[in-house]
Amino acid sequence: MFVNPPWGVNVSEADDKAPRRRQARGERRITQLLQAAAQVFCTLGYTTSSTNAIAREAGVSPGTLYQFFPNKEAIAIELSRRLITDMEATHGRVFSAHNARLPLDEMVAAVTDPFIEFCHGNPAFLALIKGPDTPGKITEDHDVLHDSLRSRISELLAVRAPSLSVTERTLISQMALAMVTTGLDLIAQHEEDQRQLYVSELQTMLYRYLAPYIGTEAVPEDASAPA
Amino acid sequence: MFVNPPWGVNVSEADDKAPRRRQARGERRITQLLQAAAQVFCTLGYTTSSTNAIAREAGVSPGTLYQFFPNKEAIAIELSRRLITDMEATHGRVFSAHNARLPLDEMVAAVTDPFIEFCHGNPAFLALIKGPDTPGKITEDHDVLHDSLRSRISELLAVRAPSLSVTERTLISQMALAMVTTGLDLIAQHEEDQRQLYVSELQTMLYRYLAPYIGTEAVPEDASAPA
Amino acid sequence: MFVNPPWGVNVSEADDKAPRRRQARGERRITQLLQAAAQVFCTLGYTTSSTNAIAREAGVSPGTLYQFFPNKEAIAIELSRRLITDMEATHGRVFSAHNARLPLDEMVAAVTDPFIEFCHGNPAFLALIKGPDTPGKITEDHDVLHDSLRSRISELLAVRAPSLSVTERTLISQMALAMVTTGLDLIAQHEEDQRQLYVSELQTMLYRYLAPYIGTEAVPEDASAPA
Amino acid sequence: MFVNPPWGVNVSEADDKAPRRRQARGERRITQLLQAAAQVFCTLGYTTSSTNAIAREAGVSPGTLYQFFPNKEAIAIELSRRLITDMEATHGRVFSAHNARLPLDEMVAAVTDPFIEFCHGNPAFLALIKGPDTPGKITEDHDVLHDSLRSRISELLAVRAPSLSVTERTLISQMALAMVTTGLDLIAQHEEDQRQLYVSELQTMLYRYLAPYIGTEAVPEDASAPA
DNA sequence: TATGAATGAGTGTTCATTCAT
DNA sequence: TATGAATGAACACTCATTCAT
Repeated sequence: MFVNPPWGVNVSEADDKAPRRRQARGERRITQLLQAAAQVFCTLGYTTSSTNAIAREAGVSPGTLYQFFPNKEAIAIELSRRLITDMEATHGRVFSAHNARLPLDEMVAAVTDPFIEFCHGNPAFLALIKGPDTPGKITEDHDVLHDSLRSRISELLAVRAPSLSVTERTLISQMALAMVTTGLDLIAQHEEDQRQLYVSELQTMLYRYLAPYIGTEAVPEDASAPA
Repeated sequence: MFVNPPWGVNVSEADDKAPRRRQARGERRITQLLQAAAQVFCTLGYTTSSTNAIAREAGVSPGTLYQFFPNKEAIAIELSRRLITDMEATHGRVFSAHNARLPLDEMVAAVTDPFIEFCHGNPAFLALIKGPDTPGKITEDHDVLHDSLRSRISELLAVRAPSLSVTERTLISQMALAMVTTGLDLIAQHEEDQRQLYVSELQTMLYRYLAPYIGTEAVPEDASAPA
Repeated sequence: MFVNPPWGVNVSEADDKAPRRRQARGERRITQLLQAAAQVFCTLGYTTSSTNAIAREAGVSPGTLYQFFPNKEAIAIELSRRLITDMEATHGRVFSAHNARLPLDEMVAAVTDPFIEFCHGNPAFLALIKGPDTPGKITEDHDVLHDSLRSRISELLAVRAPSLSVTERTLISQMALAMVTTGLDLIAQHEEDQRQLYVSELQTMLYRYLAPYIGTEAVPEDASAPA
Repeated sequence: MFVNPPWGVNVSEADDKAPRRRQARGERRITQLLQAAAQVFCTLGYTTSSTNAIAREAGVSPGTLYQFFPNKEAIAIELSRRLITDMEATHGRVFSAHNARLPLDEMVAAVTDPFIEFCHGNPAFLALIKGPDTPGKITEDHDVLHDSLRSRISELLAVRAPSLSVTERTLISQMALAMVTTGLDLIAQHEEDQRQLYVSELQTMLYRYLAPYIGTEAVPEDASAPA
């Protein structure tokens, strides 16, 4: 899962316990740091968060942080990866072929509901999707999260509407993801009582936008095998 | 021209010139500083921009900047105000009742086209609409811009579909503005050749979202006074 | 009264009105600036006060301030001078020979009471006697005020106890003035209800300190003309 | 030695040395910074002293200073604490019950002599007792020093004159401390040859002020246990 | 592995003072 | 006279990062 884990990847089962314990400790530290980072990111925003603040939040010295991550961005990247993993683990395969074949309104709900719920429980997710406010400088961490989600949406479209070209799917999925991201922000900005209103509106928006592209009806499994 | 000059009461016409020229210099400095700020904001993003960087860009000492603006936010606010004014001046009353009555596709184009064009020419506009990435801390400058645009959209809706309640209009205009904002971001992120694709897609999205709310047909002036 | 009044000193009666009016205007400006300075000094303390703040308080531009005073210290000096003048004008010749001949307790009261009262009405006075907290750098303004008061006290002692040498009088008056200054500070720091307590204590202190030096009895005018 | 190290639980004795050495370095830096602060405070006065100047004097970057002290006041507070400790360590229990029972002239000397001597060796002490010249804004650091000394004087009075009420002791000790403070200032302002003159005069003043309150005779240990 | 001290350029902001108008 | 724009060094304080231990 790690890009360049500094303490070796191919540790065989035969190795003695010490390294494994060391590795386990490292793993714990990383988790601890990422949790702290999530907390700080969603409180302060990405740009405003400082590595020192993250270390402090984690109850760890700055030096320790830099033993696991080369810089702030690396933290964001790894956090993004884990958040995606968590989301899928928590909510099953949200972007499943099964969901792709539901009637459009159900499909939209099936995808957005767990997504929104997850964001509610992991506010750092939103901070990361939005990324830094620095234009142009689209950072890698933002890309990881963004591309991962966009390609999943694109696959969903592919399942449901195989006739769409890759180019079309890219465009549509990009727009759809942008809508969702923006919608999440709007939802998060409002109080609990207003929130459901924005959730519905976001789903309405998605429905209307997608309907002409991918139809509103459920799609049978053997849709490609006509009579 | 002075607001309330506490000193000097009997200012003759002759004495008037010097102050006016002095004030003119200040006015020029303000413009210059705002241009520099626009440049810096759209290069670095709002959060990352520093007052010193703005002063440097303007070729002026930090102290000079603070003679005209009490802090960074004040710069953003004034810049926002001027950008809105400029946009309307440049493109006529974009959010006009006339536009509100056009067929929906034309209305969407009539509003978004100049808007997009303006953003292209004033990239700082986008940086300001997006605001800082600090969550919660919605700053006044962002609000000025955001509210100003949102209420204009709301009025557009009111003209076209008087039956909508204020609450509905608020919700719809909020969503629509969010979509436009996001769309602009997407457009800006792509190269010239891809850009038109995203422009069209943004307009499609708006059209589909709004159609069920405000109809696709042109609305005659005397719509409310039927036979 | 001014050290170097920039607009000429020897304006004869024969001169036409314009200069005199100009002079009067300058006088008004100076008064206005000094009032502002007093306000700012006693709110912020001498060190913390800024010339810009004084100009702002006076409703005048910084440039104007510098037309009348070359720097912050000059303001303090002139303010000191005027405050001494005001005090004496308000309370008659406090340090009078008559007072010097009263019984000691009455003399102490006769001198300190108006002094305390004056400080109460002109809190800047205290700020100026205390001077900046910069050690060593005893500034001229502080000296003006300090020396003026100290020499008056010394004269008082001379009248009452002609046998004291100049050296003795200098030492004693220095100590006495220091006590008074400190006492005033203490008085000012306490609320109205506690204040009288400290006033009495200050007077007690002075009485006990001075009694062995200058006696407690009233001194007749012809004290030097023995039987 | 660590207060609550959240990281690392099983720190063996062997692991202990490194941190202790590290901490020792920090301790040394703190001392160094406080020495620099003392130097700067007594040269420039509290208000005028800047954290950057202190860091510079200590030959250290500003960042380093802020790793040990959150702001200027914290430096002053810690310096005050250490100066009090030093004084007592150097001169034994100056404010001891033993001293309180000496004949008044000896008591005054026993207390003021080491005090004056200490101030001579640590001129920052004076700068800190005087505090900033900003009125009202009595800062904590000043209070620490002031209260510490005043309560010690008050205890001295309590031992010598148990019949005095707390209120009386508060008033008297406040006045006495003020006198001493002012006296120290006066002493410091004069050259070596004049200095003894002012020392004597300060002691005289204290003697005369206190005599009626606490008597001039020595007070036997068993004063409260009559025959 | 983990520490925490160290850095130094950077932040937003203020100030006494000057000067063209 | 009076203005207010202009300065630039200074301020208190922060930050991502490095490094000896």
